[in-house]
Amino acid sequence: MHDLKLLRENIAALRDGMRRRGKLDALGSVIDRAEVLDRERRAVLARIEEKQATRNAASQDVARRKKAGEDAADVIARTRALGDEIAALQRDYDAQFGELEGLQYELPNIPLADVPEGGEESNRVVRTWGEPRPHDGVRPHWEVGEQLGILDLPRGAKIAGSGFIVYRGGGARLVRSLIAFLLDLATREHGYEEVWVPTLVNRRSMMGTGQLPKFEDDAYVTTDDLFLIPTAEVPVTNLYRDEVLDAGDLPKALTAYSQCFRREAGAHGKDTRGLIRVHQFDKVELVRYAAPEDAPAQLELLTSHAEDALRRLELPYRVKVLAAGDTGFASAKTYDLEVWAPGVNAWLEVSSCSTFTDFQARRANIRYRPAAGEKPRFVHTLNGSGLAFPRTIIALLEHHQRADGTVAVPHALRPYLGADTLG
RNA sequence: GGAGUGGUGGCCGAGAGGCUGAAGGCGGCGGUUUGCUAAACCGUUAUAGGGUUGAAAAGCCCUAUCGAGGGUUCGAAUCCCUCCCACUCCGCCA
Repeated sequence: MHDLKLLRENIAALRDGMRRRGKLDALGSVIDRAEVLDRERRAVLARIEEKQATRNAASQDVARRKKAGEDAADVIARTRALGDEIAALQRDYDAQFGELEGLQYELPNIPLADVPEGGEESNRVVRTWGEPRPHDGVRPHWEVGEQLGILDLPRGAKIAGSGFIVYRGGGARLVRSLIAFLLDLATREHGYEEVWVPTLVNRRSMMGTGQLPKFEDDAYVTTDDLFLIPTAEVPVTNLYRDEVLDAGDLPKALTAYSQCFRREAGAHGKDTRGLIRVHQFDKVELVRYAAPEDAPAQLELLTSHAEDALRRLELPYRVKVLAAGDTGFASAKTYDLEVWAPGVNAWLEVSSCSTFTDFQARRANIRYRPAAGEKPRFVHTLNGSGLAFPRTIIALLEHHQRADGTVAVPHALRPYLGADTLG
């Protein structure tokens, strides 16, 4: 959500941000309408407040007269009429403000200046690590997974549906090992505080991080109007909703393991085989809160933490900076980490590291006080996966695959798994 | 699920239709005193929005906010309704 002042003071920056996303055609009219609504609404507000001031003065007059034993019937009659006028104006105001608020939720964040313009085709690889293994002879993960008895996709489909995984034996243990390994890495070596959060959150939390109102169809909802989280970003970022942090609390670094749920409505048929795209998956999430001036450096740091996880798993990857048009709705800048999966012959996104500037913080009302006595400012929020499991497991099963179909376990994971080979 | 009690500023806590944006205390900030520290004393200290003066820093005026939303009233922290949250007891259940 943007500051309404942007409409008055720097509408050009807003417009330019939408242009760089390639969305000006679609959203230019939204900006124009919002600007008009904001202006009109302030005019109505001025009239309301003026009448309220008059009413307040009159009410005090009533009090004074009654105390003095005088009659106040005429003032009361006048003030009653005033109350009706205020109520009518208030209805106008509410309608205008409601529409304006709806428009605000339509507008995505403004990309940072160093984000390339254009769509997906303008994404840029900024660095690569490791040697991508050739596709030749490497079998896809669903084949080795089934052969080794660690993946049972048919039974997952039977008990829940397509896109729900059953891991078993060494596969189940691999998931548990990854949870422990990634949380240990984040807490012991990268300085994150580990948190354990609810998997169901309320509507307000989903609004806070930007999943709602625009993307309600992507989420699973319960009959109690609770949402299955699509990522631990939602509960963890909302942890400090409506709070004011001390400057000394920043930067704040939190990590959480959670299961994640996504309906992936409309995504069927495209790159969905095996574990590539599923409805329920595991993820260790990294979340940071930063002072605005520190946020760009914090994004680099956060990204390096996710990269470190891949390096220790000995998985080749590349880092892409997303072009404006491919950057997520609430993000101002995103690095995608893509791991190489030779069996399916593709780079797979395993982590998306983003800075949201104050876009989420404004929605969720998360502030900090720069110094004692100063006014609170919105923090900048950041997050990234460290890492998302199914695709990490794909890469592990494919990149570390041996000719006999067994899989070598990366050194860092061996103590957790208690084995150096799967199969 | 049933019965009850409660939710007030950064924190604690008074207030029970008008003089209450809110006593008092703690904490914070500024100052006085003090060889330093402590203590004492004085002052100050909520958030958001709108308007206005100003180059700006900031000032001034107004409005709203006492868990959230509605209602009653000329006027609501205070009365009524709904919801949320916390606590106590009962019931149920891993």
